[in-house]
Amino acid sequence: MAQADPRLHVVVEAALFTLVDDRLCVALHRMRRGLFKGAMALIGGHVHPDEDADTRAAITRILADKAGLHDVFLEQLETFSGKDHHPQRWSVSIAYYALTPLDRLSEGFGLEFVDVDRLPELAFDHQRIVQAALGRLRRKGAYSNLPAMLLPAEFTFPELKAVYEKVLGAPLNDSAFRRKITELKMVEPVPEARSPATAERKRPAQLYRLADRRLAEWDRTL
Amino acid sequence: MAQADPRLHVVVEAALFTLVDDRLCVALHRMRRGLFKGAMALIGGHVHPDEDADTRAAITRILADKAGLHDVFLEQLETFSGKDHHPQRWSVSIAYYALTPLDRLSEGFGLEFVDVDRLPELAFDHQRIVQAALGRLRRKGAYSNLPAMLLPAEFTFPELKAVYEKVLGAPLNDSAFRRKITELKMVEPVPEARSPATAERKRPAQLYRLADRRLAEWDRTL
DNA sequence: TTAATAGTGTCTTTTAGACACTATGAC
DNA sequence: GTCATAGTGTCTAAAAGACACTATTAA
Repeated sequence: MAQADPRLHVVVEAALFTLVDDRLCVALHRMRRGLFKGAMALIGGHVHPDEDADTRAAITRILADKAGLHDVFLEQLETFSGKDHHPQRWSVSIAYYALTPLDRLSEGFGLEFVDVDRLPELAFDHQRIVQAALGRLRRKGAYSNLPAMLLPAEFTFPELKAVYEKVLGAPLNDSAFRRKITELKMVEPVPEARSPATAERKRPAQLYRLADRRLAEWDRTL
Repeated sequence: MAQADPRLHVVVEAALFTLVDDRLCVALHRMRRGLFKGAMALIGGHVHPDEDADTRAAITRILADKAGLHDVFLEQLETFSGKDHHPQRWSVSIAYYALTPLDRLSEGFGLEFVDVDRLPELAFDHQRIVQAALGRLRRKGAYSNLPAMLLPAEFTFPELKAVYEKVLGAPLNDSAFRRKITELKMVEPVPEARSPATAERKRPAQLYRLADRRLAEWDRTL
């Protein structure tokens, strides 16, 4: 049986997004060594063939190890490939994107959450990967419940609308939005008519949760 | 610098679709050796790091070598990975899908074009790849000019409608379809009001070509 | 002239947007 | 009570579907 080509390096990487104070942010860490020492980079690592069933399992393991995350929304984005910046080396990077509410993240993993509108130079081709992930998020967000993956399990209608506006980058009509979400049965009210633990909110609102925590897509835009 | 893991095999594969007598078909070849000897498989091969700039270049080279195709519509689909059927081996398969009109294909490459509704058992996980490619084609076909990539450069409106119906799997309303295509400026008439070299056609029709040969997407369904 | 498909016009239904209005709770 | 935001109702505009109708050409 043929040996694998030793010049081909296989890595998995994830653009992990969350909302910090209404800003869409991506998780980055600072490289401590190598060609890109000092630059910021996406979360990533190598596949462990005897431990990981597939690349999805590999990036799941890495997200747990490097960000402390479990059961996060995760979807394959695209595979980037070609000569990387190391001489004589050619790599295949299977990129994923992940969405999580801020309240599921914990400190101590050395990650920075950087506003996607204020990204510094990134290591490798991570700039490209982040842009591709943002494009996917914005496009798919228009006809799915994807933006809701950035919210905690329970949320109000105004919060849902705000996250859609953030992701889509455009204001939405309030009553049309409610109508659409309702018709699509995207959410269901939390039974005991809970109102939120208000902060600067002027008035409590009904809490909802996703009717189905999984990704749902529709054939029309919201 | 770390060596690449010798258990990881990297391959590129393509589900190449075309229309044969109004049936959507995928290009398959029969395996002549190996674990799946005798089974049918997608077009694919290995990456040549010193020859291929990236995996897209690799599959482009392979499509030229194994199907005689150049400048075909090609898009990355998804990467499939995990233990393949060989003991001790774990592979990463970067899958693409390609669309071509039949008239650009030539004989002599040992390919069979098999109706996607009558697929035999396939080698490896190629069944899964074909299904994923079909799903992509059908979904994306609903809001893009993707189905037109299956037609020759010049085509009539009825032909365009037929290929959309084939891809989407549902009949379309004639006047609404024309209206939509026209509004979107998807096509432009071929200047000298050419009518087609009729075969069993009862009446000639205006020829059109894509306004832009590249993939175009819209934010609403057709 | 007839058969058959190409292509148009128009009415109806559905969907989306605008926006005024009512409701509720903090203060 | 007032203010601010939550949430509803209703009118209008735009898009999609249905379908009858006209146009053109081969035979």
